[in-house]
Amino acid sequence: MSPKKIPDPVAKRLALYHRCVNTLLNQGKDTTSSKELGERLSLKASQIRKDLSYFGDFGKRGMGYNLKYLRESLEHILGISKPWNVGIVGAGNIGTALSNYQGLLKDGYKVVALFDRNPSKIGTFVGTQKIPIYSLNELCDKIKELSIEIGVIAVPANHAQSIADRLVECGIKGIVNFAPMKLYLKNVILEDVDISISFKSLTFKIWGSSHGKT
Amino acid sequence: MSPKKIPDPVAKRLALYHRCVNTLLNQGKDTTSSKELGERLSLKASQIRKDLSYFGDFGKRGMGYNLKYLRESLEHILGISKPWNVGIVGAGNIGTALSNYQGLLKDGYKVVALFDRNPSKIGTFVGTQKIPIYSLNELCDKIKELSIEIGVIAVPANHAQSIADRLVECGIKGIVNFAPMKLYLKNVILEDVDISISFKSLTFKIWGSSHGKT
DNA sequence: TAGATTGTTAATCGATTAACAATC
DNA sequence: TAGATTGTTAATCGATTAACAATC
Repeated sequence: MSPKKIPDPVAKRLALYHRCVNTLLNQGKDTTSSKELGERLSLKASQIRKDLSYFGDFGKRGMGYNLKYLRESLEHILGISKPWNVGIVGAGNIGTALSNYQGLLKDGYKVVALFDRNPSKIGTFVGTQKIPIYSLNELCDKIKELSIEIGVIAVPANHAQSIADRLVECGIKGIVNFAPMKLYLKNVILEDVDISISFKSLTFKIWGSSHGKT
Repeated sequence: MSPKKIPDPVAKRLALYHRCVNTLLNQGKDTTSSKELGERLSLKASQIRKDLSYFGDFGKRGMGYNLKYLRESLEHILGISKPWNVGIVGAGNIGTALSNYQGLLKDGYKVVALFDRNPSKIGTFVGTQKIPIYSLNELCDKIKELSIEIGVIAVPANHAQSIADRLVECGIKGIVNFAPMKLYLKNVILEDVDISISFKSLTFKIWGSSHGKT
């Protein structure tokens, strides 16, 4: 559907720009430049201009970018000019931590349901928002009833694929996968948050910086 | 120190190979090939061979790779042939969830301490491992005493930079940052786990697939 | 031997960066 | 106007992939 294919690194950077623009606005500023954004994010100014130019002309030559307009534009591009309802599968450590995470709510991601297979958890509520925990049997019903568009997988690795399949069957639009497991899926957008990969990548670099081959 | 600079994507993929090799071993297999690994990970076989060739010759022509030897080799490369002690700063939702996370322990990352500034939490213990929560004042002392080499930042964004600075002062070797905040650091390896960026990247793609410019 | 699969080089591809005319 | 900074093109850079000789 998209006219040009946007490279994945661009998508990630757009989210960084959005955060940075918010910070600058909170500091009371009105405008910024690709130079300033680049310095704050350790990126080249030309990269920021190029990334933005995929989507339109948001700046004024000689003047830079109006921050409020840039924020609004980025929110349209990132799809967060509307709120998104989120359902989390797995009410364990990670699932419950996420359902209390303020960072998501701030950007308009609203966790409206958790799902778990443990009968002792079903029917209880999590966190200050009192988010209900439902049975996995209710997955499709609640996804439809509560207009859940994003599913979060926070179950053990060995259950992740079957849960993902069920989410897709229920018509979910996107999945954020926290399970340390590669998922094979069609007709859905997938984003992995892989904590154990991040730790291994970290120790790889620590190791390499002190144990270089001779 | 390293003889060749290893591209960052290679580091991430090495961790994926390690996980995949473990899965194959658990299935009772003895050998694999770059073809099989590629199919399982949706990567080209030649990329896997190229990645591994940065570090040595682990296979046999015509035969493929011995899984046990490949796992051992990958663990040496990734630095997880030894255990790592981890300290988590911030005993909130994310910090406590991480300290209970089995996925890390399995790879030899052992959370030995949490740090928090909330006096009512200090002196208490978290999870089945009974991990102690210390005062932030004890940060450097405990890092040395407990041989903590990896610090995890699980505090609000506005405190992340100062905590990171203190971790570096205490001589930490690597930092995994969960705060939604760009950190400016020297003399330390940094890895970001940015949950809110992942969500925004997801909705960007959902949005783009249904709202392509006309 | 014939078939399979590696390690490695060379070709391709895509992303980043520099440069600059346009223009506020 | 002169200075600043954009949007965009062209050049550069680096990563991925294909191809293939080596060899089990």
